[in-house]
Amino acid sequence: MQKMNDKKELKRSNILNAAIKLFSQNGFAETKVAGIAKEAGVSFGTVFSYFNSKDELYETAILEPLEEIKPYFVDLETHFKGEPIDVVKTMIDDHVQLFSTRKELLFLIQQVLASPNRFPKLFAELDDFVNSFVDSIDTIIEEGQKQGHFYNDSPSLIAESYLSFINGIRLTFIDDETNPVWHSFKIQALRLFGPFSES
Amino acid sequence: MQKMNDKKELKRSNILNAAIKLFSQNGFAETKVAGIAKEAGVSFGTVFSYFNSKDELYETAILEPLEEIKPYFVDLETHFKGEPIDVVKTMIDDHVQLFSTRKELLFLIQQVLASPNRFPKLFAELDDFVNSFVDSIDTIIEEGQKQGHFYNDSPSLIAESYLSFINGIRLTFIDDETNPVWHSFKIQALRLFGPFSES
Amino acid sequence: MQKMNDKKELKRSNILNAAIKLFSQNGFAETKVAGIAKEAGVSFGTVFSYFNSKDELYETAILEPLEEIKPYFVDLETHFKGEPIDVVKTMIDDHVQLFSTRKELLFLIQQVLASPNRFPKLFAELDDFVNSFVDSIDTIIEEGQKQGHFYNDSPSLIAESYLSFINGIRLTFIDDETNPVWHSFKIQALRLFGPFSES
Amino acid sequence: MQKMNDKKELKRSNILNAAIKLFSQNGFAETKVAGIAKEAGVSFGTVFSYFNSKDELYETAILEPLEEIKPYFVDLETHFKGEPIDVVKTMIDDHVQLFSTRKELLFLIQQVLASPNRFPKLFAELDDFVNSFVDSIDTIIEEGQKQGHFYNDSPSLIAESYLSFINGIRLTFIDDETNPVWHSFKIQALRLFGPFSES
DNA sequence: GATGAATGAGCTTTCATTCAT
DNA sequence: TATGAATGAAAGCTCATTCAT
Repeated sequence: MQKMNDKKELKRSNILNAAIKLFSQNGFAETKVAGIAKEAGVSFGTVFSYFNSKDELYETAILEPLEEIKPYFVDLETHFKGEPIDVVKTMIDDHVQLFSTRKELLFLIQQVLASPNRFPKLFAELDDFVNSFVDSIDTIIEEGQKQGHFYNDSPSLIAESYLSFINGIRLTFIDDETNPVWHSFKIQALRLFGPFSES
Repeated sequence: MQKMNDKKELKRSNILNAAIKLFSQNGFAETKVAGIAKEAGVSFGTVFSYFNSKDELYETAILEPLEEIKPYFVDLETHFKGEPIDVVKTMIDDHVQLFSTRKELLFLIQQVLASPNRFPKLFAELDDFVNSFVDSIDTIIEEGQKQGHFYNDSPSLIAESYLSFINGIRLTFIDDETNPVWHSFKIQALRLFGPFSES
Repeated sequence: MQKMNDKKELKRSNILNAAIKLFSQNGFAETKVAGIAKEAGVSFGTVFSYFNSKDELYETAILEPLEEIKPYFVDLETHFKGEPIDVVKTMIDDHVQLFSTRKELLFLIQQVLASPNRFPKLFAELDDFVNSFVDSIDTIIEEGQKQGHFYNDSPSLIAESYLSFINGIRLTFIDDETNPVWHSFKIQALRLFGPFSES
Repeated sequence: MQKMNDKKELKRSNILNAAIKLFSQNGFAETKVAGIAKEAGVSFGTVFSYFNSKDELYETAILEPLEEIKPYFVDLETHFKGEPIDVVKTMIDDHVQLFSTRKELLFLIQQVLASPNRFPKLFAELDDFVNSFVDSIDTIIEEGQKQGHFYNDSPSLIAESYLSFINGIRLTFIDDETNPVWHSFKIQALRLFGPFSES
């Protein structure tokens, strides 16, 4: 019985991963359900016995992985401990790591953000996510400012510009995760917080 | 005869603007040719007498406006004069101005970059564009580094991180161009080049 | 221009007639839009440029012809003149004539009445139709009763039993309209109103 | 062993009753096997271990109950005893009783009669049924005519018009069996046989 | 040149039926 | 025997493209 559920879970997971891959490569409309089925190694109809519709599959393909990366973006204080400057450095390390390995998810997120009208529910969810992150990092930045390590501009500006930056690098560089260029960007990310010369 | 051509030009331009608007809002596949015709105030078939196919219309909707913004990204030395630091400041001013007013075009570019396989020709074109920019700004950065105003990292890294950043802010903030937030980002863009505290 | 509209009208009419024929023979679900297109001599997509959906086509295939036969069932006083007994005789003549020539429409009506839940809007429309008829004939029956020609039961009972009867004969006898059996039923219809021996 | 069979019989009966209910409400094509299984409280695949196909289930759902009502329509002499007029009166009583309580079956029969091409085997079976009834009642009518109680028209006409009538009332009035209107129709049914004023 | 009706390939989705457990 | 996940044929519907007017 347990074995049965495992098998089902595996199949569901295969479909979902195929969906993430193809949706991220080709976008929602240009991805055919038949293609996802083929990629997942299941029959056509099987996709619909795990997900009620193509729309639902798309939503799930975004929201489920989003949950996994949430800890790295919200409630930062509980996840990252230490001095503000170290928290930010560790966070950047983790984010770059995340963004270089979960590129597909990030492509999907970008698609949604680029078409707010097409997926309003998803868009709202992602928007919440962004706002939660900005709120969470605000206090850390403020503390860092008091210690004199960070620029004295509005914490929100710094938070948002950081977010824009990591979004942008994922967009601009589609190389695979082993590309060392990803890691060079860490120092640039840090420089949005304060003047850091050493790399 | 001239009047005739003007009229034709106008119609073509209407169609193209409608295409830019709708493609950028809804993506390629979700935009219907019928919708573009309606938005442009022309009949359905007329679209096809100006553009041979939906694909061609999409390409044109991206490549023609791209030509207009090219001067701001390639052959920077001929467009921007002065000390490196001033060149970069002016460039950032112009870019932010551009990115806040031509958001639709930038959404389109982003769509193409997000789906390299779907529009390979367009993707190559945009990739060239990026590379030209990075090449062009490299020398300016090198000069600025000699003068001690910029960070001493690889000029390409700086160039690419700047590009990622402005791409990212457009993606993250969908507010209209009058939103003052756009302008706050200028100082953050500058900080990718060197340590600048004053805003 | 007029010729154009005529042609369009003709095509629409071809589709509608094909729909009436096939829907009445095979029911809603078993009738394929492709079959209607073939029967009408138009391409598949054309059906959808005249009717938005299969459902709408079905509704139209019933409601438009229903309008044509309405005069024979509502506002009977304005349509049939004379003594009650003659009015009823003429009405029966007309109804039998109608029911023998418009059998297809009647099959459709029956399908709807047999599935009240499936086509609630249509069902309501047909129900109205029936009630209008019963109301309209009530006064005629009352007058005939005063003259001693009709049974003295509730006029509604007589009206409804007449309606049931003509519905039933159409259901029971699927022979073509030239079959003389249809006309034999006239006398039986009349006998629901009063005792009439002569045929 | 017997208990086992009882259990099986019960399950089969549950499925069949669910089928009758849903087929009669929604028609053949719009009724899903999954829905029947749910209504019957059995699992999806179980339906197919009792009936080989949806078609077979439909046929059984009609033909088995048809056997139960057959005694009321064929070999009338063995079932109804007495004077023709009393036989007819009793028959009408029984038929109205039957038609008011077995409405679902009658809806099914009507569906088949309305689509002769879709279920040719069933249609033939029901056609036989009708012809048997008409044959059987013919002699009773002839006798009644000799006694001067019935109209002197063709016995077949009278038989068929009676059948049409009871078919029609079931079609026209979908109220539940407790509705007294059903019983008012008895006198109208009788009037198709001869002039009967008293109700 | 402009129009929009006609076309049909291609898509998503449904659901009867099969079959391994 | 009972189950329900897997299958894929078949259907409705969309929409880019064509072409007669």
